[in-house]
Amino acid sequence: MTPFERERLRLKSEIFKAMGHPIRLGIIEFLQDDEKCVCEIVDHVGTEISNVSKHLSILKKVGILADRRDGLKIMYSLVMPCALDFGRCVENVVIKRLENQRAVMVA
Amino acid sequence: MTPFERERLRLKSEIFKAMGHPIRLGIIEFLQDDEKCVCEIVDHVGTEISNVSKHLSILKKVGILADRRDGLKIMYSLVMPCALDFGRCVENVVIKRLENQRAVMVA
DNA sequence: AATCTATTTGACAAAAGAGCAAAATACTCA
DNA sequence: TGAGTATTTTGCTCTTTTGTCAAATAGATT
Repeated sequence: MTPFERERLRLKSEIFKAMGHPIRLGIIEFLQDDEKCVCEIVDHVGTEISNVSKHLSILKKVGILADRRDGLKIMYSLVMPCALDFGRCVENVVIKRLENQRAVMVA
Repeated sequence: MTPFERERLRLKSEIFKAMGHPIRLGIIEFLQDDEKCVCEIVDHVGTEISNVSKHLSILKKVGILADRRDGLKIMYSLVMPCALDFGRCVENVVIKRLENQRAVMVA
């Protein structure tokens, strides 16, 4: 494996890693249609502001989100929409599993 | 957010988390066309066998890979091909960044 | 300029993840 | 059955990530 290959994999994996947390994934989905301010995001995911802020900065650093100021608020938006595409792909797998889990619980 | 939602996000993020490591991403790409034994994978990624084995088990646990025995060897294969699809989506972003990096280095 | 609001940053403790080497398994095949 | 091979598991250490609280910042508004 060449150093270029290695670097390519590293960069790519950073993006997946950023998506590899339930709160961050929730944020990405929440932003799928339009931008939201931090306060709205906090309400949606239901955890400490400072925690949300850190998750936002992780997503911003890898280029999944971008932010801009609007008056007193900072608005975040999705700038890597393909994050949603592959989200959907995984979705089917996950839904199937959840159904199985439910089936087991009911049985 | 409902508990079902939470669980859905958790499961989904597990899959991304599993892909969020350069070695594991390298393994997924290496398996894109056909199954390989652990020894071949070790040669390809270039790290300790025991380390590769752990990465393989992580990928297997979330359902990205499956394994089967063939004589003395254990063969691993990709059973979540959409992992490659969203890999490709991220690819463009990453390649662009690498080009920029290179441009900066040359400049 | 002072104040107020929204957000980010820092410091910390706890938990999770990574890599290595040695020991243990799970098989196959003679 | 017994030796041999391929792989997994374990124990360990080191590093990274996470969440929380308090303190700091950025900029808007008065």
